[in-house]
Formats: sequence, structure tokens, C-alpha cells
Amino acid sequence: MKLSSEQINQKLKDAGLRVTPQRHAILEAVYTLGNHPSAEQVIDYIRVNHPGIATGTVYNVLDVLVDSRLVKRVKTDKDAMRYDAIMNRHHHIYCAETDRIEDYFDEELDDLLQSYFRKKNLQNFKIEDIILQIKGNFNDNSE
Amino acid sequence: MKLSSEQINQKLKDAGLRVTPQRHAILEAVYTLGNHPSAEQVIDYIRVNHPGIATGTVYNVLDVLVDSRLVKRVKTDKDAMRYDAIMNRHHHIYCAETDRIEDYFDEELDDLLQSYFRKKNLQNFKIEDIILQIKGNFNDNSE
DNA sequence: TTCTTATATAGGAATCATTCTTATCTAAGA
DNA sequence: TCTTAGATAAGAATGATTCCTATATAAGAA
Ligand SMILES: [Mn+2]
Ligand SMILES: [Mn+2]
Ligand SMILES: [Zn+2]
Ligand SMILES: [Zn+2]
Repeated sequence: MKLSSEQINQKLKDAGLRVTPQRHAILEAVYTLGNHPSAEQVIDYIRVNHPGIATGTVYNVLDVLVDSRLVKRVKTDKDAMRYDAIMNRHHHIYCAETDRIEDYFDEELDDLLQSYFRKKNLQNFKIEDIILQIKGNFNDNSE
Repeated sequence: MKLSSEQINQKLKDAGLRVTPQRHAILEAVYTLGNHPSAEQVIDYIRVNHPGIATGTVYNVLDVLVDSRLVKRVKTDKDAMRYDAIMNRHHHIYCAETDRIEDYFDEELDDLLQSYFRKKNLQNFKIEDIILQIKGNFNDNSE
């Protein structure tokens, strides 16, 4: 997913955030890297053009972006956090053997789940969001 | 879920593992604590009756138990790992505000998902497992 | 039962991701 | 242009986890 510089600024503004070069670079990195980068991958990416951005700033900004709903955290059973700039409803396919996490979009499935849980009407909690963790193995080796 | 001492030993043996007091205590802790304890909760629990077990041993043993499929890791968007002794297929309800993670069992849903993905027949990967992350808020305050 | 040894553990140092602290800087409204 | 609330740099600190290695032990063999 490629966004123009202006689109990135606009997203920051719309979220009520001050536009700084650091925030711009980091949000752009999460968009450009795709496939759920770790903070370290973001750091390596931005350092090329912005060698001065501090490590702590990357973590701070990622938190701010998550709080502002410009980015999501992706749940993992590894130590390092992963981030996702795709805010549209989608699910995640976890490779059983590597750290690869692929997106899975399926509106038909989302409708199915929604109507299933509406019918089920769980009593003691209100569902905000449902994400499938699909664990498996890729046949090919592509990204 | 309460298991007898013999049942725990048997599980370790069946997995081809040497039965040690450390492994016994740690596996028992994960069963007894329930609700997806962290390593730290396991440590606090076993220290009461086994003050000598080293912290590193708890992490080692938890890894061994995961490799031997006696315990699962639970995906989280927090730093600390969580563990689960319930190996039957089930889903997880994540509280949006706290670290509470509840189990959700639903065979009807599992069948629905299975037939949905059988029909869908995804081309480039083989599904091993599907777990729902249900995020929401609990109405009550119970465990 | 004792012996043997491959494997497991204790204890503590080390690592790594992340957070914290504080002096300095700057985005953006007045 | 001025002002200042809020953001960042730099590096120390923290917390979860891993690593190292000398010692201990489970469990099969004798
Ligand atoms: Mn940590
Ligand atoms: Mn960590
Ligand atoms: Zn995604
Ligand atoms: Zn569970």
C-alpha cells in the first residue's frame, strides 16, 4: 500500500496529531513495509533517510499511532511486537515455521461470523472485534 | 481443570519426557492456574511449595512443554507470554481493558468454519488451525 | 540395588525489546 | 515573530527471557 506524503500528513492531522518528520517517516514505514513489520524493521527502514531518529522515539510514535487508531498491534507468540497499517477488517495467516504473517480479507466470512454471533447473542460480554488467527503452511515461498 | 499427580506424570511420560519434580510442578501450575497464566504467575505459584526451582528452569520447561504439545502459547499484544494447558480446540476472548483472556468453546462454530474453509479451498496454504481472537468487554466483573 | 550417563537444573550473567528520564527542540496557533 | 505545549534525542533503566556452565539426577542397564 503506497500513500503520498500528503496523504500521510492528512492521516496524522485527521487523528489530531502534530505532524512531525518522525511521525511522518514512521507511519510511512509501516505502510510501505507492509506484512506487519516489527519496531526493529521500522527502525532499519527509516534510518536510511532519517539517521537521527532515536530508537525510543520509534516506540513512542508507534504507541501514539496505535492509540490514535492509525496502526494496530498484531498479536504474536513471539517476543517482539508487530504492527499493521491496514485498518480495514481482515484476518491473519501465521506461518507455522517462520515469522511470516499474511493478511486475509474475506467479507463473506465476516458476514457469516457477524450473523453467527448476533444469533448466538453471548450474554456476559459485548464483542468489539473478531479476528481469525489462521495457522498453517504456505505451499509456495512467495511473499 | 484439576489433574491428579499421576495424571500429570502420565502426560509427561506419554510425551516422552523425563519426569522431574520441576516439570511436574510447572505443568500442574499451568493446569491449576487456568486462564492463561504468564511465566511469572507460574513462578509465583510453584515457589510456594518448590522454593528452589530456578526462574530459567521455568522458562526452559515451558518451552519443552510447548514443543511436546502439552501446553500452548497464547498470542497477545503485550510483552509477557501467556500459556494454556487446554489443548482441545477453543477460542479466546480478550478483554479490551484488562489482561483477562477467557476461553470460548463452540463446536457449532468450529464445524461452520471447517466447512467454510473446506468449500473455500485456499490455494497457496494448508490450514492447520484456526483460532478466533474475540475482543470485547465483559459485562460482569467475574472471572 | 547400584551403576552409568544422557539429560535436566541452579545460579547467575547476559541479552534484547521496550520504557523511562530529562534536557533540548519545534510545530503550529496567537 | 513569539510562545509554549508537546515532541524528540540520548542514553540509562527495566523486565522478560535466554544463555552459560558446573552440578545434580532420572531412569535404563547391569
Ligand atoms: Mn520486555
Ligand atoms: Mn521481551
Ligand atoms: Zn494485517
Ligand atoms: Zn485457552
